[in-house]
Amino acid sequence: MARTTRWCPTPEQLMILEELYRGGLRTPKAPLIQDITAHLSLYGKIEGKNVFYWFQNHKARDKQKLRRKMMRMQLLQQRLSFQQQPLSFQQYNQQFPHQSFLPPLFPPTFHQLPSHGSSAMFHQGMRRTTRDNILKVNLISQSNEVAESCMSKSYGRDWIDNNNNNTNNMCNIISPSCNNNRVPLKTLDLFPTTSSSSHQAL
Amino acid sequence: MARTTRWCPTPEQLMILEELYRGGLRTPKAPLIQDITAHLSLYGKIEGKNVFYWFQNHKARDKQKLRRKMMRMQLLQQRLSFQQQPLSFQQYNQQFPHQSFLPPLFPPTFHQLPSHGSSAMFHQGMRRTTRDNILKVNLISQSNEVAESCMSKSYGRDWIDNNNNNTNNMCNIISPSCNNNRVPLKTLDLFPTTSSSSHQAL
DNA sequence: GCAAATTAATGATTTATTCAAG
DNA sequence: CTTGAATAAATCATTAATTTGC
Repeated sequence: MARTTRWCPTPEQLMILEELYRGGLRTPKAPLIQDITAHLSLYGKIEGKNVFYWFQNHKARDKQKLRRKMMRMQLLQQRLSFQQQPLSFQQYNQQFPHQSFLPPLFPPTFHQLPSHGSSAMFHQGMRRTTRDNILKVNLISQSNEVAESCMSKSYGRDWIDNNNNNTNNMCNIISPSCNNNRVPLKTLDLFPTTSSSSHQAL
Repeated sequence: MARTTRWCPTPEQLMILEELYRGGLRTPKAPLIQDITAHLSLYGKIEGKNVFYWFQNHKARDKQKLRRKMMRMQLLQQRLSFQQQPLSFQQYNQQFPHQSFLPPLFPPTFHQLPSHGSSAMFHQGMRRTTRDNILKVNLISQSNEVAESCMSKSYGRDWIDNNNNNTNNMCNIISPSCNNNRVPLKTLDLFPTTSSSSHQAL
């Protein structure tokens, strides 16, 4: 007999959770979870972990849904652009013959790309960074002027063909939270701006 | 039709570029740009300058996004600090007069809500639609099987450990009450106010 | 209509990544 | 470089929704 029944949110609970989510709440901290749980328990059996998991999952799947939407749109765009402009792959391949040190990967279709583990193959030869490197890279980040100057003269054939004398192909590596969630969080005025002096985490 | 059509990255190209970026690549030098361009041209029309500009823009906008995120987090932090206040729920309800379709969202905790005696169990059997969250009307009264399993079920995971006192919010999620319409809501002090005032994730 | 079979949705866990303090 | 905290991503597992043959 199933001793392990998973939480089944009541409609009221679900409504409230979604309302909170719509209001901008994404990853509530323990105290807030506790509060929410206490109040949701008025409408049915619930535990703190249920609330925690709900927000985890809802956020993740929301993002996932958005990503898929983007993909579909991009695919459409791709098809349109291909219709407009016939392919010129050969031209580019001739122009830039492979001297690749990149692994000859780039699977044929992106559908077959492993969603998560694939990154390793792109990262060969790349090092992770320390904070020092972050600062360094920030300091030497290229200005737009340079870009424009490159652009102005034959779109920078110079920096394409020219020297690799400056450095080798060592990539500048920084690892900020390039975790660019593409989710445009619309943060409504969910909670009253309290006059409390304590700026407290969720 | 514009004779000067700008580069429109295909999904594959975009994915690979983002993969490289995620791997730490920020300002590729010319030879590397050449290699990348050669590979990306397998998936669509592309030039070296496109790769160059993509990294330029992506880096800049990523940094910008991070800044905005920080600001939003700070704002939300302030707004959400209400939870330290004991009577914050009333504030919360005041903040949402528009949610009249719901029962009092966070009713005053220490008042007994109309103890709709078995309402919790009553709602357990309700089913909901997936997409639009419309309530179905068929109310299926449910046995108390779920109720029994609630209290008896061990939390199962060691990460819900009443003894531990770390600040991991997952570990500190403890359901205040299970299957009890009257919620005492004793906020345990297991939830240390996070010490870090520097950065707070949302 | 109705269950068995199948599929989709989603709750719950596990694993990996990021950030930064020591 | 190592480690801990936080959390995002991926995965497992169960429930609901839907399909299907009768």
